[in-house]
Amino acid sequence: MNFSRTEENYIKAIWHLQQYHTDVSTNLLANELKTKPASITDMLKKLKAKKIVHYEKYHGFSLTAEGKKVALGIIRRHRLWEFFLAEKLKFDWDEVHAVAEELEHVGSKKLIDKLDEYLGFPKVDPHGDPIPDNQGKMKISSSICLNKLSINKSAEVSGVGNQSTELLEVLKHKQIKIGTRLEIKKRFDFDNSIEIKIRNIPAFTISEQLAKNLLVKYEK
Amino acid sequence: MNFSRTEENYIKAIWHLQQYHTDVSTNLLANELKTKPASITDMLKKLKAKKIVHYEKYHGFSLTAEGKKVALGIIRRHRLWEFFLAEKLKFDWDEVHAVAEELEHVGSKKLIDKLDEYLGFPKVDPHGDPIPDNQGKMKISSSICLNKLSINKSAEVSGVGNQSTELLEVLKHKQIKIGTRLEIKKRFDFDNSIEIKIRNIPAFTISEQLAKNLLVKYEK
DNA sequence: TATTTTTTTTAGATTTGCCTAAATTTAATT
DNA sequence: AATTAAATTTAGGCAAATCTAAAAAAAATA
Repeated sequence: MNFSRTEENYIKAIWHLQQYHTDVSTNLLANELKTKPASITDMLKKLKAKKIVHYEKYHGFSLTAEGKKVALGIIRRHRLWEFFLAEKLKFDWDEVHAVAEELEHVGSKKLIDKLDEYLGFPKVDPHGDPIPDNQGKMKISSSICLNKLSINKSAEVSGVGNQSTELLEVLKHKQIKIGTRLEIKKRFDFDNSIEIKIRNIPAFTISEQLAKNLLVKYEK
Repeated sequence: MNFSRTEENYIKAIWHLQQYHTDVSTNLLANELKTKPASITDMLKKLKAKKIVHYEKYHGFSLTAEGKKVALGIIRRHRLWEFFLAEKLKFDWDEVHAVAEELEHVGSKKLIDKLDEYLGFPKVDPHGDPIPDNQGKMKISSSICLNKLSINKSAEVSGVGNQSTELLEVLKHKQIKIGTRLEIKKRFDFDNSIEIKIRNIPAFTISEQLAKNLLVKYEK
C-alpha cells in the first residue's frame, strides 16, 4: 500500500509517541504535529480504513502490526539518511534531522537498500538511535534516562529524547554528544538539576528537563 | 521564493520543452506532464503571478529570467542525484532518472552544495547531460542528433533526447550508452532507418525515431 | 471571407489536508 | 449523583491541484 507524505508523518509521529506513552491521545498527537485536534480525528478515520491504526471514536488509538511495520520503514529511511549526511556529507550532528525529514519520504525500496549497503549497514544513526534493518528489525537500546543514573556511576551518552533543534543546540554548546562519557556528581533536590562531570571539562550543572532528554548506557 | 513540488514539475517541464521548441503550447505541456490542458491554464496563472512565466492568455507563454534560474536549480539537483545514484550506489544507467525525480524536490541548498562537493563537482550526469554549477551555469553541449551525422564518421554518444524508461530500455538492450563510439554505415531512405557499427558488435539497424533521440559528439 | 477545426480558457466539481466553531462524550470535582 | 471541565468529534469551509464539459478565441480550410 502507498501512503501520502502527510500520512507517513502521522504514522511516524504515532510510533514515536508510543515509545514513551502507553496511551497516545488526540491532543498529544496534535501537539506533536503542530496541528489541530480536529485534523487528527480526520486522519485517524483514514488510517483506520487503511488498517494502520486501531481506532474507536472517543476511545483512543494505536498502531496495528501493519502500522508498526510501515513506521519502521520510515524510521529506517530517516536514520539511514541521517547517517549519510553526517558521515559522508559532513553535516553537523544537529543539522541532519531537518534534512532527513525530507529525504525519508522518497519511497524507492531499492534506493534505501542500496544506500544501506553503501554506508556499510550501520547499526545506529548520529543521535545514537538504532537503524532498523531491511526486515524492520532493530536492536532495542538498553539505555536509561540520565536523571535515573546512580551517582558517581560512569555512563555513555547513547541517545537523545527528541530531535528538536533547541535540544540539539544546547547539547552542542555543552559539548555533549553521542559517545560522551560522564557521571553524576551531585543532585539538587530544589529543582532536580544535576551536576555532571565530563573528562577534561570542569563539572557543570544541567536542568532536570535536559537530563530527562538524555539517554545513557552504563556497565552493570 | 518557495515552490510546491507541483510548481517545480511545471517549471522543469517548461524548461525542457523550451530546449527543443521555440513555442511551447498548452497542449504540448499537458502532454508532457500527463495532465489536461485546463490544469495547465490554471497553473500558468499561478506562475505568472509569481513572475516565473511570461503569459498572456491565448498568446502562449515562456519562462522569465527568474523562471530559468529556478529551473536550472531543479535541473542541478536532479542531475547531481543521478550522478550520485549511478556512481556511488551503482544504479544502472536507466534506473537513475525515476528516483532522481523524487530526490530533486528536497530543497536544502546546503544539502546540494555539499553533495556536489562530495561527488567531486561532476560536470555531466550519467546521461551525458551537463550539471549546472551552484551559480546555475553549465556548459552547453556541442552535440548533434545521430540522424544528422555524416556517413562513416566516428562519433561518441553524449546524451539522450529524453529520459523515458522506454528509450532507456531499448538503449540498454542495444548496448548503447554514454561514451559509446559508433559510426553510421548506411541510410535507408525507405523508412529513414540507419545501420550503425559499434566496435566488437556486428552492425545493426536502428529506427529514425531512436536516432533522433541520440546525441553524439564528433571531431570536426 | 465564411466556415470548420483546433487550441485554449472558463465554470463548476472533486479530493486531500487543514481550519474554526459548535456539539458530544468522557473524566473530574463537588 | 449532579455539575463542571476537558477531550474528542462533527459540521461546514477554504486552498491546492486536478478533472469534465462547455464556451471562447485563434488557426486552418474551403
